[in-house]
Amino acid sequence: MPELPEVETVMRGLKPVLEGRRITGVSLRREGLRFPFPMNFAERLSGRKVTSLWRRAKYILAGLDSGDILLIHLGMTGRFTVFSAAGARNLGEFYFETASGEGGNGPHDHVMLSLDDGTRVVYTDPRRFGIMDLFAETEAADHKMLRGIGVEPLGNAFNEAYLVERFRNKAAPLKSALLDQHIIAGLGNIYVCEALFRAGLSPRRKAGTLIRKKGNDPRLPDLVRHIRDVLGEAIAAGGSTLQDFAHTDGASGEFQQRFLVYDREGEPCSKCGSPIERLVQSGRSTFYCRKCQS
DNA sequence: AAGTGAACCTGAAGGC
DNA sequence: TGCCTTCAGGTTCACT
Repeated sequence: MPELPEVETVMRGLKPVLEGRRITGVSLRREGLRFPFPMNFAERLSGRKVTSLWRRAKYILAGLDSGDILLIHLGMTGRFTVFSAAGARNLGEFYFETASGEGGNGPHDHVMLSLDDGTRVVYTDPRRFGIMDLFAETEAADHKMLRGIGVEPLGNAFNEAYLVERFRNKAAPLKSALLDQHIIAGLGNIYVCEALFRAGLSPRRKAGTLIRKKGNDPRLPDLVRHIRDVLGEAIAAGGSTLQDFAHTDGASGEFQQRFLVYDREGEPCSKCGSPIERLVQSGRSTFYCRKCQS
């Protein structure tokens, strides 16, 4: 589920819950998720204060007063639920109000954190593709999952010049190149499809064909802009959902209703009316308009 | 070296 | 109702 906008939304929701709070208890319901939990995971978290929370790519990172960093990836189905005196609320794949009390008792509730204000934060992940790791701050730059990761698409380092550098001579299709976290960090299947549609670029086009000696493809700056726009709009939609916690579900709150191509196979293209098509690239579904994207 | 496909899991949805 | 197949927002690993 979670691409950059969803992870950002979850991180923003957790931030006021966790920052400045001390972890008073840790309960692990299994040995690990996609990977085993690190050595002495619960012990190293217990008693620590969370000093800051931020996002990098699709990772949520929590700085602790021990000098360690807690790294979290939501995989496909990871989500957090916060149980406080005010009631439960979910942050992540689904946003809904829950009536039940304590939480942490579901079959897929794998990690529970108790905080010094009585709040309980529960991590739920049916498919267990999520990741949690803990390592010293000084090792962050060399961490296997953070090293070599690409630019943040909403940051200044992501621009036309950067794509020129990374796409030159690249034989992979645009779809695959944009999904590559070592090039751009945080894009996923939905937003790549949406950005390519907005930019009028075929997902099958080889990335390197946008780069030419005499003038690059004029759609290259469009692609940069559309990637930024679609992510920004999705964050804005997720954020608005986060505020009232009353919505049902969604890729990022209500943004899914604004997909122009994703999961719309057979429906008429919003620009030209011809049917949206689906194809498989590197094992992932791609949705696009054959007529509008080239 | 770069690019593709299988593998990791569970659950939801659709066909029969 | 139930069984079976297919597919899912991600990443890593093993091959060509």
